[in-house]
Amino acid sequence: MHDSGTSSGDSRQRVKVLVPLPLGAPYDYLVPSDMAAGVGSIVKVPLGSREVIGVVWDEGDASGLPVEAAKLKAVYAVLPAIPLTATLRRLIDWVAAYTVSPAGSVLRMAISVPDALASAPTDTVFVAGPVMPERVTPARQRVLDVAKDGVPRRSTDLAEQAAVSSGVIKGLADAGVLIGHEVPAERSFESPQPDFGPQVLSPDQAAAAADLTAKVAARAFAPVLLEGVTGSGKTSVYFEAVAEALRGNRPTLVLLPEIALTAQWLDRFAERFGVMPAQWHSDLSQPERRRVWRAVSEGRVSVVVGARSALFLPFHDLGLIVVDEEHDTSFKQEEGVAYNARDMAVVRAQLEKCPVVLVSATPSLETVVNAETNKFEHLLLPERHGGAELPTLSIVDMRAEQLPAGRWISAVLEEHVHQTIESGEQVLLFLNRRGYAPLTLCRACGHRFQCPNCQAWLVEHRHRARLRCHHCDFGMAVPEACPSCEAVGKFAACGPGVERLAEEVAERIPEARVAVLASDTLTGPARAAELIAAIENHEIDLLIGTQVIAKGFHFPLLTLVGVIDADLGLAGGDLRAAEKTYQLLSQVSGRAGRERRVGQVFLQSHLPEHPVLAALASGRRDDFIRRELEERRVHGMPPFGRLVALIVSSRSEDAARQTAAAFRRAAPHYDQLQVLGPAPAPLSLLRGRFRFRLLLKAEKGAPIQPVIRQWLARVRVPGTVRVAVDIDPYSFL
DNA sequence: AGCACGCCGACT
DNA sequence: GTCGGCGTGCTC
Repeated sequence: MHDSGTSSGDSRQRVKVLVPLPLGAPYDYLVPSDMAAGVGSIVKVPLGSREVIGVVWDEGDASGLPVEAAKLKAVYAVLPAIPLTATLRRLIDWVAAYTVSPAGSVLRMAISVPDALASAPTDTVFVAGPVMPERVTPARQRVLDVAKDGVPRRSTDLAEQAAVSSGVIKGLADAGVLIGHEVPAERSFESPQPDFGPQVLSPDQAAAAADLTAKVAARAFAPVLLEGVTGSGKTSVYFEAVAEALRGNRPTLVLLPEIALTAQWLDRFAERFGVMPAQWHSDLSQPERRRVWRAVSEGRVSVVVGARSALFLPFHDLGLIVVDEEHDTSFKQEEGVAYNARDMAVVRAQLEKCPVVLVSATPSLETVVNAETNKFEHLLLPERHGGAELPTLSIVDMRAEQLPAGRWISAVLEEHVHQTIESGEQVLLFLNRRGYAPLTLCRACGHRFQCPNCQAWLVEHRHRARLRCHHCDFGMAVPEACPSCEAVGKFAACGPGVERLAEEVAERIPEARVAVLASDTLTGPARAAELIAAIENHEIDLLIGTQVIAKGFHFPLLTLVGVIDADLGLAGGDLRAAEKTYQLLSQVSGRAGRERRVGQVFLQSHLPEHPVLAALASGRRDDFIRRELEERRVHGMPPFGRLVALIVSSRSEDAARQTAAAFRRAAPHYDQLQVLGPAPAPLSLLRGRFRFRLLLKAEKGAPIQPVIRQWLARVRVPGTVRVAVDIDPYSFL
């Protein structure tokens, strides 16, 4: 070959390869002349002493000094996978630049399925060979009976048909009785049918749907806010846009919060389109992830519904993005690359040149402002579909209730609970606190159980007799005696959690059949589906739940909602406390009385005059939004100003404090921005790390990323200290 | 993120 | 005397 020599005139092509590691820029590699490694190709390259997967990013050396030729290594192989599109690569670059994160870290989120790239997946199928087993047990005999027809079967199918465990199959295979063959495995995804189950739309819905379908057909970037109260039929409206994308043969991405709990959403999808969509979320098994990822990359999936990480799936020619419950804070990732999938979905739509629909009954203030300034088109569904009325809402002033210790259900709420159950309807009691009690203390000496790794109390979970930290995975058995004074039987539970509320319900409302729904009792989609079915079949009268039940569920018999502590989210110095509480309570209230029954909501509060509660009670959401926006405007807070949080953390409190102080000294000085802090972060000890926080506040248009990058470069950070940048921080915890 | 290189405690 | 702890730094 003409360039096979090792002279300095090596003509092998040089390419940039981005590897999924926290490296800011792609590395240069040589491409052997007999290898075709086009831009976007997924390649295997040497890195240090190991071998990693990377993506060919760009051909030229755009910037900086070229790496000396002697350092270059050669690409090992191009993997048999579809190259990443230019659009996805630009999205990754964009997110990296915006979040001030290494591009490689963002790439990692996009190709978090190494197996999908390494090789085409195969199944092992088994047939009976000529050898007979030495011992023929009844189980083995059943397997041989099934296998004697010579049809190759997968291990799981064989085990199921022979009614044996997979261990029996493995034993027979190991003994050489069953012979395995590798065959390509690609269970394909069924295609949703755009005209499978058309729905009757109200005139308002039809108008909004027509607007959206026109945008999908136009194949251009178009950001839309679809707003409507719970029950107004937003899902049916955007399903029409999905149908249009299907007709145009372009895939749709639907982002939902808390995907594991959307059984009802999936059912609605199946009713409308005939089949289930592909799903993407953190609970997927590795093989399932691989299957979805490959199918998306090969264009064999037309609708994916997923949690925020689905944003980085390798779609080609995306036709539509929907972000349902766009205000939901679970779209914001805090760990690692801190990004908001809702905002990045708009960026992706812009790059893909497709519409993006943000859907909510209580849009975030950011989105409200974007709609008002015509950055987003605003589609409003004014009423509940099918003539259902909004629930009536009353505030119970708990200051006047004088409840005895250990009780949280007011007399008026209890009275309505009895009546509702009596009349064959269902009740939801909402309390956004998992476990039995948020604080346990010793009445003898005052000892409080605290997490050793976090600045937080341990929460008692009585059904498992454990104390657990809700911020890290620490847990301990509830001890017999107080660890401090050794008194026995002196523990006192302070405050209510859902488990404790269930106790009160059992005592006060003994006629109710009760289910507790919290993220730790809904262990997996199967358990969730089971509970939902029980509720739908009216095997349950009273639900006790945390915020996991606030969203998306629809139970026709549910007519009464009681919010046990409406003030819970309002304490603390969180910028968005009022907004988040309003959204949560209004979502929860929306669970009451859909279809023909009028719902009733009781909000128990010690702060009934608080603007959030006043707005909820009066139903004047606009007043609340005006007031909240004005507040934010005056203080230059989002969405009118920008915030960046710098979290400096270390196992050594001193090291963290000193580094934070160094950042303060090196803080940028510009007119349009100010630096606040450092202060101990609200969780000053989290997972064994001491945390200090600095906040940078800037004017809306300020180019903060270069400022942050320069700031980071000015401070020498010891290896034991980590600095995390959070652009547009959401949680202040 | 790995993995290698480099300085201080309990063992064949 | 060594094996090995993980702190620090580099990977085209």
